[in-house]
Amino acid sequence: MARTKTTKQSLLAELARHVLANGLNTASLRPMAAAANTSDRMLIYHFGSKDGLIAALLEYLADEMAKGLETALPPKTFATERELVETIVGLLRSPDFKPYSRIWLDIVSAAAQGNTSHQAAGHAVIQMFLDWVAVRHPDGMDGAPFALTFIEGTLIMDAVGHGAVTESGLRGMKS
Amino acid sequence: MARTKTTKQSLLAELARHVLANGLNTASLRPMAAAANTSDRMLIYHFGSKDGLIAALLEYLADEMAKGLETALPPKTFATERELVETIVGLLRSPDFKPYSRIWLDIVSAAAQGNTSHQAAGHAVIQMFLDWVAVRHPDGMDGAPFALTFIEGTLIMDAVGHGAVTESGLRGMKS
DNA sequence: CCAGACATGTAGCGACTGCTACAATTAGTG
DNA sequence: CACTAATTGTAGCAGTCGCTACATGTCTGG
Repeated sequence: MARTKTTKQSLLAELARHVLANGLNTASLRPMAAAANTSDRMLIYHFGSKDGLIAALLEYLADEMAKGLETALPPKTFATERELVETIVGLLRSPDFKPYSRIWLDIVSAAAQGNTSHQAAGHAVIQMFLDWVAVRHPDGMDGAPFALTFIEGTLIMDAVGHGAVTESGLRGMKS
Repeated sequence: MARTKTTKQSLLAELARHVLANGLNTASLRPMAAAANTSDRMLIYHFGSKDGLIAALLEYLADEMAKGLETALPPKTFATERELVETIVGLLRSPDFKPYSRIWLDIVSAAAQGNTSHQAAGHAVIQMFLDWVAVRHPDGMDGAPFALTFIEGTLIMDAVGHGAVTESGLRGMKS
């Protein structure tokens, strides 16, 4: 019963679906394997170890989110910073991207605890996001760090049920 | 060999030390018990369940951090928002508060995954922090939501090794 | 056509998880 | 002093964790 040609790529797609729905930090091999119609045995076979799997998954997820962002908001310069930030915050709250926001916080929390592969993945994501914001920001790369830092803050506010603080904060932004 | 009068409060102090050093989401009963010179058996006895323990611990940690913030930065109105934010960011990066920042991200990540007791605790922390910022902000409660959202964003940046983005973002703030 | 690489299933190991049953010891109360 | 309630130790249960040994299947290159 061999040679079903289950590639790592096709596995990663289903694994990604699973962690986007169920979280990354609490994910374990057997449930992931079930979600991808395999066994823990095969996940280890393909990725070497759970750490290897997670690393591959982080890369895959970062790619997917980058592609999603690019198509969801085509690169055009916004008139004001406030308008841009409002748009991005709305986008990250949409059903398509909220799962990414949730596991992004998983990555950040693991990174803060010293997990180096999560640190590396998180670093790369912010770098990508920074460039993505810059080409849409009226002040380009001069304005992107400020805007992105604020946007990341809104993710935390939303997570603990303080979305209203985000709105109020936006009102205080220069426009 | 009973009646050593180990109160919940004295236990919480040592448990807090342990999670501040080792993380909250990955904490399990036996290591915590060892750190507090007891047994998992006794932790369950005192707190009913692990969930009960975590809930008590969240409350304790929030209290400790609130007290720490109050004494570290006495309430005086800052001249500019930028100066205030710079001071707070520096404070949260100091050795005293960095452990709190780390487990704060643990709380946020668990809250984002739907854990209701972490959501409640996180909500309360932001509420407290918001008031704390307001009495130091030149614009009071009008400026606090914006400032705090940005500050939370810097925690994420720092966690993934993008502290420089924070600095750059601060430079873009009105002062 | 067949040797070997690739792929997969079955079974299980040792460590750890939260939690509990049971017994023992102690302290306060009448 | 006896009795009851609070506190603690010992031992272990059932479940999950990441991972591995071993056997067996299937496809492919010489």
